[in-house]
Amino acid sequence: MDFDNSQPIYMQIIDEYKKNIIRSELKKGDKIPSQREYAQIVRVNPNTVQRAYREMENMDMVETLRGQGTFISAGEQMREQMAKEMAAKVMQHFIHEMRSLGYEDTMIMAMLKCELEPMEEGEQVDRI
Amino acid sequence: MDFDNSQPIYMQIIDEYKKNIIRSELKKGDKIPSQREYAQIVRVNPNTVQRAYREMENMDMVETLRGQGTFISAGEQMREQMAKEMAAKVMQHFIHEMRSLGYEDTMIMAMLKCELEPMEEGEQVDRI
Amino acid sequence: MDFDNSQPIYMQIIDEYKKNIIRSELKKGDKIPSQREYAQIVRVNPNTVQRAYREMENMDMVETLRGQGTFISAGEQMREQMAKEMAAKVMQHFIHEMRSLGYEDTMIMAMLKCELEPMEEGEQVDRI
Amino acid sequence: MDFDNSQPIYMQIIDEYKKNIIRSELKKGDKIPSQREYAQIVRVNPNTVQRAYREMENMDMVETLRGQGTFISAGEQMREQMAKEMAAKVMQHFIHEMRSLGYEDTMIMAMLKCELEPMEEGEQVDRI
DNA sequence: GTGGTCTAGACCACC
DNA sequence: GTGGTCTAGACCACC
Repeated sequence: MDFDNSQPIYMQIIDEYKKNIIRSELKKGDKIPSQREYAQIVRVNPNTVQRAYREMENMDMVETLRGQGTFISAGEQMREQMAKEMAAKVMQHFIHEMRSLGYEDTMIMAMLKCELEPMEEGEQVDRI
Repeated sequence: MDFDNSQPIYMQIIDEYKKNIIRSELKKGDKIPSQREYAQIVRVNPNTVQRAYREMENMDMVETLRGQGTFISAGEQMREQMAKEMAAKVMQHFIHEMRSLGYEDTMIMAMLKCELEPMEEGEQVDRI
Repeated sequence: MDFDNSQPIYMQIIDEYKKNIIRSELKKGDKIPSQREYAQIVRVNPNTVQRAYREMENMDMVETLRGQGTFISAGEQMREQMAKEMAAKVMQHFIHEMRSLGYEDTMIMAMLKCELEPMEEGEQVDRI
Repeated sequence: MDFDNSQPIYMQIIDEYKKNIIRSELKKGDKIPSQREYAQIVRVNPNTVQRAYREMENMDMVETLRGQGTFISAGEQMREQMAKEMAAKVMQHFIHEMRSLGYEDTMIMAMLKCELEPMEEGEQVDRI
């Protein structure tokens, strides 16, 4: 994993786990790497990982058992909620960037539509 | 400026200039910092800046006049083209992220619409 | 302030603030010492104070404004809730200690009554 | 053992022995560690242990036989008296804490009663 | 000045 | 081995 400077590393770690849960690559009960392991893998200080894990515990994403490890505790309901939150975040960022490029909302909609539905029956687009 | 690890720094420098031109913060004829100045400001290796400036010159974004400095050479037409390119890039990135969160295209459209047009037909908000 | 080994220092800091709020010595809007000041006063590492302050912020006991300081945000409702929680904690600790001294519940009640209502009209206690 | 700063360490050592006697974990005639041993175990200055042992001897809690060691000398009667003293101490501390949380005596009684007798007259819980 | 993040490294408790 | 706490000290962003 690489981290950027857009937000704190511990938040990026959390977001990474959120994505994994959303994609169902991690499910309730799965064990995640120990703080030390994870710290070595992503080349980050163990304290930073600990903060990420602690905050995940606070929001009931994971459960930690002392001496045993840390486990995903988020179920299907939480998975859906996280998906909505992440989507909202991604979408707002997208809108912000498009607007800062000078596009108005109607134009943004049109461009996305064009990108997602390149050809519908009877339509002819991009013909000069 | 902060750089991330998603693409080479010289490309990020170019994108930064593109955004400035797109937002009309930089216009044809404006002088931009010398390579040395720029390298000092953003704390980057001068060679990296040189590569960015060279590529910008190759695509006629800027023009270097010996002994005078580097100037924006992109006009209105190029500005629009760059805007389209950047928008396409942003949009593809957005689509990719939404899909990786498990959303299908129709859902993405719906959510964006919902975000951009909070109210439909007959709505009267914030009048007065 | 002195800390004991019964629980982590950061929790003892939080409890101290809780007590101050419960006793209305600190009210909504009051500024509390900066993390560095508090760390110097109680002779503790600033990071430990920061953790306490951060957790207080997470439970909406305080509000922190970057560059300005940290302020009590707990209102009357929260004050009452905290009082109940602290009381429950104190009481359970008391019961545990009394039981470990070999006293049964009825005896504990009787002793407390004796201590709190040393003499009611017409009563004669401790007269052999 | 951990010591706190609420009172001198030698008193805390004495209280620890008192609790052990009260709980009948130590009985008349039992040998207790030598001062040196005890000092090593709890990592305390031998002088501090000496003071504790001396005071315990003064109040006839223990008896030291030269060349043989130190032995509990408190019998059943003393055990009961110590229990009363410790209980009084614990209770006063409890009352003080509850009052400092703003609770009046009648309220303290009521809350304790509620905690100790969760159900009253006619209740039938957990039968079967 | 304020709070926020991060590293490095120690020591502890539980398993 | 696991997670939890704490110190020391650096550097950053906002005011």
